[in-house]
Amino acid sequence: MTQQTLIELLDSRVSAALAAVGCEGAPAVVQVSGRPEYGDYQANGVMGAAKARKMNPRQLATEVVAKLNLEGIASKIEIAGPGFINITLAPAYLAAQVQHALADSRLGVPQPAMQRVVVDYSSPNLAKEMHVGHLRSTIIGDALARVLRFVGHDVIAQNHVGDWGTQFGMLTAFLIEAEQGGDSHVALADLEDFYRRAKQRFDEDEAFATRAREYVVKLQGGDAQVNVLWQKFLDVSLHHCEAVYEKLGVGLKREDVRGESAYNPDLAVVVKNLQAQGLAVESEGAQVVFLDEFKNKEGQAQAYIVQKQDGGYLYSTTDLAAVRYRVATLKADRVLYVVDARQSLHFQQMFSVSRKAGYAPATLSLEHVGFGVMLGEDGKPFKTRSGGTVKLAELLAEAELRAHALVSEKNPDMPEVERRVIARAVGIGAVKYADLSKNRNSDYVFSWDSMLSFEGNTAPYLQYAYTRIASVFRRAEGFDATAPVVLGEEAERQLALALARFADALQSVARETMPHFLCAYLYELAGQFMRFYEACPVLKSEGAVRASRLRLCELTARTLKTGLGLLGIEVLEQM
RNA sequence: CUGCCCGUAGCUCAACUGGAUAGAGCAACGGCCUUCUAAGCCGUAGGUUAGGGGUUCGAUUCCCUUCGGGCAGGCCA
Repeated sequence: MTQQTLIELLDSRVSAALAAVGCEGAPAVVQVSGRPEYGDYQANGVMGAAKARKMNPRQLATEVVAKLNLEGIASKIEIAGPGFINITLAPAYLAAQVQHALADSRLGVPQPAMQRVVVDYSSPNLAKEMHVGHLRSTIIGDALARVLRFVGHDVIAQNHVGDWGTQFGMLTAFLIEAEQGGDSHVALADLEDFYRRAKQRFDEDEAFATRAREYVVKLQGGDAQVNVLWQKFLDVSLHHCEAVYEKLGVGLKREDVRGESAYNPDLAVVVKNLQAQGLAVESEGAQVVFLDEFKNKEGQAQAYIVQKQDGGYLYSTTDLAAVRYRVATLKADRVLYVVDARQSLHFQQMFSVSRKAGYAPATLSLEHVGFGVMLGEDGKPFKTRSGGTVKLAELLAEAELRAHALVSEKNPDMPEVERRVIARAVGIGAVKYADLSKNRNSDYVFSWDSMLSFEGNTAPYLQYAYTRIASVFRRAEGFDATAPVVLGEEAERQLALALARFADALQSVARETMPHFLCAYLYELAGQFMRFYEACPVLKSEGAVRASRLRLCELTARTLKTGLGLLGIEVLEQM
């Protein structure tokens, strides 16, 4: 039935009307109205079209409206101000949309042309334990992957873990000592501590440092014994990551891991290829690609180093090899790099080289999905009281602890088992939602109090809205699950309208890679539901009205559950 | 020096290819529970969108400039 989202539908109709009055190609500019008196949607394109053709905008708007076919869709079309077209949707149309969504497992979300999208996210350094610096990439990337997948794209998650580099020589050298001492299992239990002790040995013991350097060479040379140790270390580290993913409700699996080391065989090939194309040249002993579009301090073309003086490769080379893999093997149409905004320049340069070298065809979209840093409530980078990095596992444990205290306060009589389940969903949900609900471009202030205040635009508010509906259905007993939806009250119409906007919210998230659009949508939906809930008794109403309201409740619940699920946040039947 | 990001209510944040009177939450104040979970709803108050120019029917949004904050810029990632 619906192959377009609401905005797409209105846009195409207004565009057709514009074309019918001689304004082919003029953008309709349909968007949600800013205020209730301007209807549900407004088309702003007439003013621009009139200007371009030196016409009177009001006059043109009148002509467009005369040709505008919204039969069965709109109940009111008005011209206002200098040439706005305000559209109010018909209750019967919205009711039909609700019924259509209810009948569809995908809630009526239309499928766009499918793309294969590679989402590169989380990508922790396996030498150390995951810390708060990995949180944003992990949950933003996971949310984007889920949304893109739901919308209908073929998503390939890539966990570009740091599993290569000189530090692994030190770690494997230390591991062999631990194995000889028979306490490797214990030593590896705390990766952070393991790293610290290895580093200490490295700094204090010259013989160990020398051995560590030899191990790097052995590792790179494919030495079997060192390789086994290295693999063992990676396995332990990945298990730790997986425990964090499990706790976070992040869908990354072992098969999504494709670390830096996976590209080793292609690094020399990439450099040779860049040289052959005349892109890479020697400079100060290193192999570099000069990029005119980026200037260095002297105003000269900036050098993008692909091979060091000593012959070693860098992440720049690895990333180029990864582009080749993602194009040639994964057949990607679009690649998203969910990485710290501080690496913005690196990605611009890397994308530029990829294009010039022909690794990235013009049809491939390469996007750096950057994000700001996490700040403490003092506005400074988020650290422990003593100034250390905060382990992700510890942060999540604290979230559950704090949520548990709040749940216990609200529900002292609830069994402990249930309180734990709720604390987990609420605590983890609060941490994730607090992050996802903000524009990822800016730094954000991490505040336990505001994310767990359970008021406003927070995960608990949305989870609570869901439990209210769950409660209604627990008490509903008999009702007609196929009853028609009838929108009598304004609160019902507003709720239906909010429900009908779900597809547009998802499309904008998929297009702009902005998870906070979905959060804003869900908050709006939950707010509309709360208003409906206050204004329109469900169980105490009767007959067709009761049945219709239950259907609205059902779709609201499913939309909240699906939407929160796409953010990686669980819902609860009770809280 | 150059480039990128940011600056919106006391605080945390929105504002969808430039749209109408810049919106929420917290904090403050005032209402609403013998009726489906009050972790809720309704209302009041709070703004020179850092400052100044420009583009136009219209600018938080685009351009220039100043100030302030963050980050990046040849062998870490």
